[in-house]
Amino acid sequence: MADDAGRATPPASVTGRVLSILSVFEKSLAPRSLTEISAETGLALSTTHRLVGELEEWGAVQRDPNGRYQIGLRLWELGQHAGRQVRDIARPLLQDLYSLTQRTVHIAIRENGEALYIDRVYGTRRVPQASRVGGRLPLHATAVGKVLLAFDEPWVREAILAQPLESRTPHTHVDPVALRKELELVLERGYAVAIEEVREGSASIAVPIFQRTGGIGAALGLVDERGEADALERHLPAMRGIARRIEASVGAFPLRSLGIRPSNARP
Amino acid sequence: MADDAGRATPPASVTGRVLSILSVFEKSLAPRSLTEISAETGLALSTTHRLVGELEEWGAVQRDPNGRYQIGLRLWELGQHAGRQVRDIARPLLQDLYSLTQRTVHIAIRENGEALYIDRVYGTRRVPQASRVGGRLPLHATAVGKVLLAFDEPWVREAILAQPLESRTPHTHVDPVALRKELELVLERGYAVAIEEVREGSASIAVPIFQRTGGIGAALGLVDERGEADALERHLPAMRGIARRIEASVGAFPLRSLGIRPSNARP
DNA sequence: AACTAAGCTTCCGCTCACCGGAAGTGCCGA
DNA sequence: TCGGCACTTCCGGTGAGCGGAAGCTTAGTT
Repeated sequence: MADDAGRATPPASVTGRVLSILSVFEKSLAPRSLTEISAETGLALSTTHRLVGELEEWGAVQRDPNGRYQIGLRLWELGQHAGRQVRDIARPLLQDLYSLTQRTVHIAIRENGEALYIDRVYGTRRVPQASRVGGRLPLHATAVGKVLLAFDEPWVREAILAQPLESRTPHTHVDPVALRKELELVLERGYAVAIEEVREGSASIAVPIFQRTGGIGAALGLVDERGEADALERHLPAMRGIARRIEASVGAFPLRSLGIRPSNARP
Repeated sequence: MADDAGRATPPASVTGRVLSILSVFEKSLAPRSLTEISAETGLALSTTHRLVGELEEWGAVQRDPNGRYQIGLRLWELGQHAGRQVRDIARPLLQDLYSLTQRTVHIAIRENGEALYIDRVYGTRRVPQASRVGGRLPLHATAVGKVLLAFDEPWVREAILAQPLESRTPHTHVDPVALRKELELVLERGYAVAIEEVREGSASIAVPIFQRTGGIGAALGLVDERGEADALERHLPAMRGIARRIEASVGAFPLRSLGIRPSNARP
């Protein structure tokens, strides 16, 4: 199911082996030694050495002063291309929402049963943070996740609710029946709230961003401290205004496939 | 010298071929058809088909509704790991600078003779923009670039000045002698200015960010319209304050190798 | 509706790039 | 000085990968 359980089964194809090396760095951002990479992928040391060497030469990975490997800058640059259109459009609007509210704001999409955070604007004010750009969190434990679930098609919602729901804090809602009811309320009210459900001390609220083609595309969220949880709703008008503007700017192309250009747009 | 000139010379190793496919998307963010990828890499169509297929299955590339390929979300996620520490530290401080000045701010490092923009904060105010996150611009034509050159070691500066200097607008400074003099002034004053040198209508100013280990690590820049060029200097105190705070937060580890952790920090 | 063409997908046998065991190198700490 | 660990280099056997060619699918044309 997972790519590799962290041991054994080195992929048969060279491409697969190369990708399995990159996958090592998905698990944690800690730099790895050659031996560690070799162990985690199950590849022979000499093979690892050669492949990693090629990756380094290209710039996909780079070495720190101790000779350990980490994802390289070139890969970061390349990755910026993915979903660039959407982020370029959304960013200044997130910025406006931040300026208005002085609260951390973020935008997330659903990706395979998890909420994927595609951008985030925040200042130096210390608020317990759970999300990070490029990171994932459970759909059922975040405000953005609940919005993404509530407004998606029923079979998606049911598929998620059918799985065991991970409990991140004592406050995480893990009962499928109660959660289904909560999602109905989200659908009715047009927003979701999560209070300390992924991280102690942190509360958040989210509203949907719809696609022109219909259906939900993303969710716009705002984070505050637990103490401010009761006052989260006062930000709703601003959030909805920004969500509408993002919808208008994003226009026709699908958020869910993130910035991939639509049909060969006739010039 | 260059990776491939866009034709011929398919790399001998499979790894190289895979990377040359990814390189295709560095040239422009436009989605490509299989045939285009095949042509640009010089790989046989059937080979391209197989390799791209594996890349797609893993999530390194993805297809849009027309079947064209583009960099995939998984690579974007992975790329977020590179330099994450530095961006996580700098971001809220850039945000503060933006809040203070209401001007686009960005941070760049030198990477092989170009300025690489590693982060950027901006609102909806329409200012002609040249830089983008993950993008590169010539060192000699930007304020951040001039700072990066002026404060780097002399041999670096001379190496850049020895090359032919590209003219991006009629205002770009391309005379090496005059530029050397300008850089001396930058070193003396502690900041650099560029007015419409990469993009008409846009002016910018930048200050250095030093590393604890000594030497310049990055440059902090601020963008405004040409009309405001004379008033750029008034932002200097705020910029210098933020630069100092970034230096303090970044601490000991090298900016130039971007967020790679220092020695196996003894716990 | 029949025809054309361009782009994509699948197939398969030959061959050369890749694999990995083993030997070599360099660095540390004892 | 020595042993141990991590990395690097070497090299011959072999199976993964290559690419020509044949089929398939879609869109455009008469």
